[in-house]
Amino acid sequence: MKQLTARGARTRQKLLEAAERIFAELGYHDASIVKITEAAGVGQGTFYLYFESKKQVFDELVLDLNTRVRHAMTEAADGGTTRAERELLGFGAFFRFTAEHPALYRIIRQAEFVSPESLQLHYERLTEGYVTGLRQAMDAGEIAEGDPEVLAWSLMGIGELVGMRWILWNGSTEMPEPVFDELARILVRALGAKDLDP
Amino acid sequence: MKQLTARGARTRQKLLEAAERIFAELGYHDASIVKITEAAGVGQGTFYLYFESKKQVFDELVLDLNTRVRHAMTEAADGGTTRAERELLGFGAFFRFTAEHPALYRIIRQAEFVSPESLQLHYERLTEGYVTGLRQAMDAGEIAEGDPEVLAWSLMGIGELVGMRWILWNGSTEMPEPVFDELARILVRALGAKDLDP
DNA sequence: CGTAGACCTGAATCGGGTCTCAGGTTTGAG
DNA sequence: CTCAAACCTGAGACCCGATTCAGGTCTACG
Repeated sequence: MKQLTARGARTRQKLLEAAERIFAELGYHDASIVKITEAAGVGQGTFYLYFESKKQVFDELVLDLNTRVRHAMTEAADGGTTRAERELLGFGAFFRFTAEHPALYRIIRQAEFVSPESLQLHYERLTEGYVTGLRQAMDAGEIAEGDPEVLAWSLMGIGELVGMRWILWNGSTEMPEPVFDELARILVRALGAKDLDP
Repeated sequence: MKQLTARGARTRQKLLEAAERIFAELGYHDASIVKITEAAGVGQGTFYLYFESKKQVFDELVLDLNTRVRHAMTEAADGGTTRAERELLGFGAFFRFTAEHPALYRIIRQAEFVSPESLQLHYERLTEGYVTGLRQAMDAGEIAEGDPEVLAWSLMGIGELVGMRWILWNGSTEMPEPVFDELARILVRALGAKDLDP
């Protein structure tokens, strides 16, 4: 792959977006190159000008979604003052992202077999963000002391299943308020935080 | 499919076990009928005497694993006195089951696309068990009041990701003690329980 | 020991997948 | 306007999968 002109970059982007749509809709295996290129409105052969293989475009998608969801979460979290509030804002952003990009879940689940490295990378990058914030809050005495890594994975687990249950399965665009409120209470307790507000 | 003789039942069982092994190892799509029948030591055609399709044997496996893991969890939980202790014992059983049957995770993850109904059934059956126990404990004032369903899904999420991180990824046969201890603390807090012991 | 019914077999059918390649089209720098 | 580089195309080459079926083997019971 050489230097891309504006046209080339546009075509590549069209393919990437089509791949996200098709993978999310049909899953990795039923998502054929033919279907992806059709959805992108280009010929079959064009795919291989920009990607080495079906797996490579998949890996790139995982990385892309990972970056985007983390960005959305940290950006939202920045608006909070206490750690608990920041975590809750992060959850809110995660749920919104899930609603807008169900591809995140659907692609990640597939990654278990399609690309275990990508799966691992995704989760590890997500925890990294958590761990530093949690450790600081522990040192500051804001939340309960303990191993921040275990706590981080626990929080991710909560987000993952609650998001699956009330966003993905409901096909809903937002988390029902009573569920989110209950989640806030559970979160504050799990963190061992005094309260949401300082 | 008619009445099975002892021979037939044996062959069917061999196929089911081979399918569990192969699905867990290769994933649904790379697990061909040829590979499953080879692993079971029977001819290709034999498969279709006992199962209608590849998907049907997959669904049966999900159901089977679900029954077994829930049985292991409730049995272990029965040994506890407080709700928190019971939940923790349930987690322990879940991790042991995961270590012995990695197929559980690997097959469930695949189910997202292979058989969404089965995926949903699996998670819903797991929560059912949680919810009744949690509601009772809430009424008894043993744990914090709230919507038991949100709490149940949160707990499942914690188990799922912590199990993935420290059992599956480590290829370990048991949860490291420091991690389990930390998990116990998080759990007690999340439940809003007084303590592990009465 | 004969035989009905259960059990087993693997080649063949049919469908569909990834990736390559020889040749055509578009673009933009000079 | 010219033309080399970049871009695009879709028909195969090649491979592999689920499922069926016509015909063979086993076994329990009368």
